[in-house]
Amino acid sequence: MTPRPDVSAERTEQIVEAAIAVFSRLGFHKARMDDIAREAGVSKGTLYWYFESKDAIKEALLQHLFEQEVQEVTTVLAAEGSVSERLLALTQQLAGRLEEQEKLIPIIHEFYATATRDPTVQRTLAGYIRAYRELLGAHIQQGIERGEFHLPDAEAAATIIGSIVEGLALLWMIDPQTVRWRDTFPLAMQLLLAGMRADRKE
Amino acid sequence: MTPRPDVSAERTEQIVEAAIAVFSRLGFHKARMDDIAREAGVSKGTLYWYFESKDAIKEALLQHLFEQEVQEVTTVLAAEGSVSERLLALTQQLAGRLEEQEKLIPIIHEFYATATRDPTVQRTLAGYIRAYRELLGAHIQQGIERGEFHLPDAEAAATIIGSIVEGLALLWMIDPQTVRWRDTFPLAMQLLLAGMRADRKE
DNA sequence: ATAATAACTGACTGGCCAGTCAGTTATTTC
DNA sequence: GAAATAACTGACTGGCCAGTCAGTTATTAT
Repeated sequence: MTPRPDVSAERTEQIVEAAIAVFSRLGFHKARMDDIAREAGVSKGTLYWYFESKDAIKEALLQHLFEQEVQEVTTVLAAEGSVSERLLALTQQLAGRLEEQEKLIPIIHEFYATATRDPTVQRTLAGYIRAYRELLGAHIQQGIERGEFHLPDAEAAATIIGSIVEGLALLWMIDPQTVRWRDTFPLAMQLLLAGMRADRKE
Repeated sequence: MTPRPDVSAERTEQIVEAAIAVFSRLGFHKARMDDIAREAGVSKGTLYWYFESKDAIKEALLQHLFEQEVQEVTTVLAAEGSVSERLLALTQQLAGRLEEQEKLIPIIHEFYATATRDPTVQRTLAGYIRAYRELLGAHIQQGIERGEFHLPDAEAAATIIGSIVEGLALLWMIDPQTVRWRDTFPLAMQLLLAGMRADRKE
């Protein structure tokens, strides 16, 4: 039936990877479809065979970026030990990933900047934030029930951890010269965990 | 000499304010010079009388955004009381401002997303980060010397506080529905301060 | 071989908009 | 009121580029 072997999965992947390289180099606006085509080693027409539009490529890219994210975090948090230990392990894992994903961070922040104006992007990103918070929140809740933490609200604490991760990545993106997240991130988690153990409010 | 009274200060201000409104509504890319002109109640030609280009308006806007920032923070931190108390007061102040600056946040994040590619923006933003960190760091250092905190690195702690502020604002921008920064932000500062008091490392 | 067609190509087009500039207006000075 | 000119206007243009489409190629089935 098919006059050629089905390469759509590979092509799609190939185009998204090319888009990552080009968007990372030039940003969404300056990146032309021809740039992505050249980077992917195909013609512009081929891009439009697999994707409706430039925006459609961006959407696929957004999915691609967060695809494994929650899964990986779930794995790390499923380990043995106290909740504190698992959260510190998460810190290590995130710190390691930040480095290897250096090129993705500017792209991710272009999506963040877009969220207020693009409902699709907004929904997708909000979905990840919520999934992340629930996941972390469940573990912290366990820590509260075990008497490891003393906190009024597990999900608020989860949001705080997420804020530190995102906030540090942001500051580092803007000023990589002086923001030393490799030291700062573990320190942040240590201080926060100490506070979560010590807190007697409520 | 001047055949008309000098209105350049007012006009410049007026144009920057219009640019804030338009950029906030449409984002940098969709916002046309004609939109800004209409919003400011002048013609497009007038924009180019006062500014070289669209980018020049963006630069002026960036300055405008952070103009009072460091000054206000300095004032709050100059108050009486323990360092913890002053930092909690800062939390209050920032929380209040976040609300009134709701429209500015997406613009600020467009600048953040730009920083990696635009050296001018990068330098400006990095400058503010550094000023902020030094300011906060000096106070935290004072707290360490007074025995109020037990910390290896005052500036790292300052970076952490900055991360929480920026990270929470980011999460809230993306998902205002579920991120309740009004509760979360004070909790974050309480936990962090508790950790800074308790920590015995080094 | 031939038919059928999925996959692919790249020159072209239409819309958009930053920036220009020849012309106009308002105000001051003498 | 005339000269001088800063301030302002808005129709126009040139470059850019997302998206199109008529044509080409590769592969399979018969």
